[in-house]
Amino acid sequence: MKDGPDIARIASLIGDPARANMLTALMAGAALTASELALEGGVTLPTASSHLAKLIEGGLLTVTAQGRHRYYGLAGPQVASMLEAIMGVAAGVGPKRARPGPREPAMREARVCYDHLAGEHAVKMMDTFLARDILVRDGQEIRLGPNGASHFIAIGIDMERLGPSRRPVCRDCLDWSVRRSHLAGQLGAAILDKILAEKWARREKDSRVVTFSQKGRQAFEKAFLEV
Amino acid sequence: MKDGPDIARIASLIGDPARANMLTALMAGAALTASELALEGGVTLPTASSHLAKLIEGGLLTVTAQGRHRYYGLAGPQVASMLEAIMGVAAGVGPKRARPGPREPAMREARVCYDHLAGEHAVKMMDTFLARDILVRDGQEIRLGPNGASHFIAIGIDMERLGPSRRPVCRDCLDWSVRRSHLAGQLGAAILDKILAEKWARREKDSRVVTFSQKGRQAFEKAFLEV
DNA sequence: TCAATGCTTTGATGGAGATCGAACTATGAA
DNA sequence: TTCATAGTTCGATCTCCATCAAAGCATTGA
Repeated sequence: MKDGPDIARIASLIGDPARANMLTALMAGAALTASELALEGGVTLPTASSHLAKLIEGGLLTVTAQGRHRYYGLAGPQVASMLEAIMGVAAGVGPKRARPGPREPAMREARVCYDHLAGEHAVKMMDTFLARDILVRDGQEIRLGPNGASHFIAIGIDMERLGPSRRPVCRDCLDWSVRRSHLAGQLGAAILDKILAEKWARREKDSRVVTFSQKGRQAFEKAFLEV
Repeated sequence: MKDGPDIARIASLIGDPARANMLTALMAGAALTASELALEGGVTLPTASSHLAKLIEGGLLTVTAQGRHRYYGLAGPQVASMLEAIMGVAAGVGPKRARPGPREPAMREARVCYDHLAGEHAVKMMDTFLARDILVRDGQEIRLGPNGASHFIAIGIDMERLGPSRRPVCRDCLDWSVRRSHLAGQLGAAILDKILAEKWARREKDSRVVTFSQKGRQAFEKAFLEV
């Protein structure tokens, strides 16, 4: 007994429906205010405030105060990865494969995961990068391959801005819908930025779903899948 | 709201201390009886029985009845991976990096994770395999590399027995202590079997810790790290 | 200084669920 | 059959914690 880390502590934090909904909302990547999260969690402000305090105490969330607003966000990519892993199990062993839910198909195809792209498109992209040695695995780490940097520059990713930071440039994240890895980290975030900036796709309002336009999808495939 | 899988449901299952201890105990790989799990969880038999019923209902555990014994085990490698992921976050953001605990250093070095080896040694081994193209990544999947099969046969792993099964031969699992991947799947299990069969290392009683002997460690390094 | 907005704290309430003793069922052994 | 062991079910208790209304701070703007 008492082996390893205190898993019950953090699991019970996620185990409350209101908190789980808040965390799920934050998977969309944007930091949200307490009022917004109260709405997501389906509780009143005082209740939400109490939940948020616990999530911070538990190390799952961080706050940044800006004037009279306080923005809450996931404490880091590690937390996001863990949440996706739990989603994977929940989706797999769920209560008899219940109704897939209206938005689920779209979510499987493309969605925002914290700050990068997830879903089938993202997994295919990751596969391509690895197959072409644009990215290479080094244990759990992922690094730029031999011709990686030049490739991303050619596509129009500003590699200069992925400067020195504690956050790794590349990182993988387990996809709950497809159960395969997709690209996270600074580069993953930059690619999502690019896709949205070029208007190849747009984010659905109040959702993590990402919808590609006809032309946008072609441009995306040309840039990232047909290398 | 109500996006994606029901994460709160399964997180709350893990969130109870008694259940969390049971699950952690099952990470050692062996299926245990209800009485043994009651002991692990620190509760009486009736309480444990109720917990176990919930864990099965939730899809995290499976039972196999044998005479008057009922053996409980993790529902699959997916569940084991998820638990390790949670441990990762719990270890990282834990309450002020509390006392590391007596057994923790040994756990970091080498331990059993469900049915394969985890810890620093396992991570180094995985790195070597990938660096030498004995194993190769293909997205989230891991496959045998060009000279992979022959290499394992030379070492003495019976590749024939890793026959057709729904379970993948190779799989990666995120290590909570080192936060890097190690090898799971049928091959990971076979390698652990080999290590124990050759008596290069032995399992500590009532623990997940794996201790290498002086000579065993050399043999292990020769076989798996100096390829 | 006053009012308005955003959020936290306090206190009271209620409900869910963890717990155990005791009774019950099932398997195996004598 | 009878006893013993393994496990589940039932019922009662009790504790924890999620919840919200109301009051308290803090920041912004007039």
